[in-house]
Amino acid sequence: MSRASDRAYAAIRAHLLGGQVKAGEQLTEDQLAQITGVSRTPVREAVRRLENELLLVRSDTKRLFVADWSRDDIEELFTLRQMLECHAAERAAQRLSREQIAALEQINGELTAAVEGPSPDIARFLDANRAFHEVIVEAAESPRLGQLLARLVEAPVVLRTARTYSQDDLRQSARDHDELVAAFAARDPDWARAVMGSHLRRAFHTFARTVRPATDAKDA
Amino acid sequence: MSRASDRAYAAIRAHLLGGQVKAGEQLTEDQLAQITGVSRTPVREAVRRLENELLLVRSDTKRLFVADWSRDDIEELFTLRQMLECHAAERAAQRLSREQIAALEQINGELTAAVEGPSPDIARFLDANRAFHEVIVEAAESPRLGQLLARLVEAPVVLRTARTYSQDDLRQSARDHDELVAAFAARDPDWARAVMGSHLRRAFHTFARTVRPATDAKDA
DNA sequence: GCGCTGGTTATTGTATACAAAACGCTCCCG
DNA sequence: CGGGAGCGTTTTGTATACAATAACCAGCGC
Repeated sequence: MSRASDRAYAAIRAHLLGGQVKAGEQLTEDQLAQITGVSRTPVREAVRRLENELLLVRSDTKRLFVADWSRDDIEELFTLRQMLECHAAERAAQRLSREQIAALEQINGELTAAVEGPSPDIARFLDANRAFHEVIVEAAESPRLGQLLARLVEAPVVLRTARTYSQDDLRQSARDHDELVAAFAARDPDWARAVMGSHLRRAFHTFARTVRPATDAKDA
Repeated sequence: MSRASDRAYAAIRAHLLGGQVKAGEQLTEDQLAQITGVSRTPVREAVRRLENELLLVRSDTKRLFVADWSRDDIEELFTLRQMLECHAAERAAQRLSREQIAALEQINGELTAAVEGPSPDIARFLDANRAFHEVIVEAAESPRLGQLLARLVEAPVVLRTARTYSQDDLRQSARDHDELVAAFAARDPDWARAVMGSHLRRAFHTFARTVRPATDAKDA
């Protein structure tokens, strides 16, 4: 894409993920233009993208805010994601090439390596996890499905910063992926769908555990 | 929303729906600025929205084109829509107020009236149909679900211009809606989901019948 | 004739200045 | 003391000029 608006997008996203701003906080285009070092025009483009990905929201009068996710919001998000990603898994089971299945195995090897050992490497885990799911969506051969999912997957990323990951959760995640690969290798769409469903539903509960129960005040 | 970019959005959309442009045709921002009577800045905002709604697409090098839908694309679209809207129907069945159910009955009365008689009023049918589905999505109380669906529903609207509607199809649609209302009144989520599923799947076949089978040349 | 290379034009991307709208504050009136 | 109108300030929206990039075309060498 265009140079400046891309840099703006990446910079703002990093800024949000870096935890330098609170959920619900107001942002202004000028502010972001200063941070990113480009003019307001490309900033506006970037902001549009981030609104689409649900990382930023606008008030009724067009003021810009950092998205603030309640537990209910997160449940909604995971429910939708589950619906779409189960469908993706089902289609992928019928379409994945041998090479893609091998790639999934390799990625999950990486993921497993990241979570084993005394101190799990969270960043490496998240990268591998993302790559794994991306291969599946890719193999589902449904471009619009990919687009819809992209929006839903991006959103909760902001919350990850503050999250704590138990090693049990991480290992269970790796096992889920193993079983998914097995389902794919067996070319069993129903199996793949079922595993993906429980995988994401558990992920929701793991995720929600560290989030305040309702739409409370916004101080962390 | 903002004045100029809204007008631009509406004008461009009307221009697309008016059938004054061919699918696959290239558009330029200057062109659209002239048509809409505003400068390129709000045009770009409007174009972004229309890209999101899948009515416009960009080439790899940022050239702008009118979306061109193959039969496979349409099938994908309806499949996704079915998945999401069945979910909406299920949730709506558990949440619709008496007033909302009454509203659905009223809207479908309107719809039925539009399709009965010697010459069906297609525009009136489409309006009522849209209103009907909107009430359901609204009642599902899942804002993100609404957003995702909005994108999918808009897309094939462009193709409607050239479509021919048989009275049988229209009447069947009205009957589906009747049954949906019955399922809602009975507060039966499974029933609602099932009816919505067959309703949309049939709609796909009705729709696809008039569309070229694959990604062929683009002349109508 | 074919393909490459140069320049020319068309199209999109960015910066900036200005306009419109929303916010918040103060001051006035009841 | 409370509420609301008015006004200055902040923030977003729009127009326009210019920059960068991609498509087009012609001419040249092979």
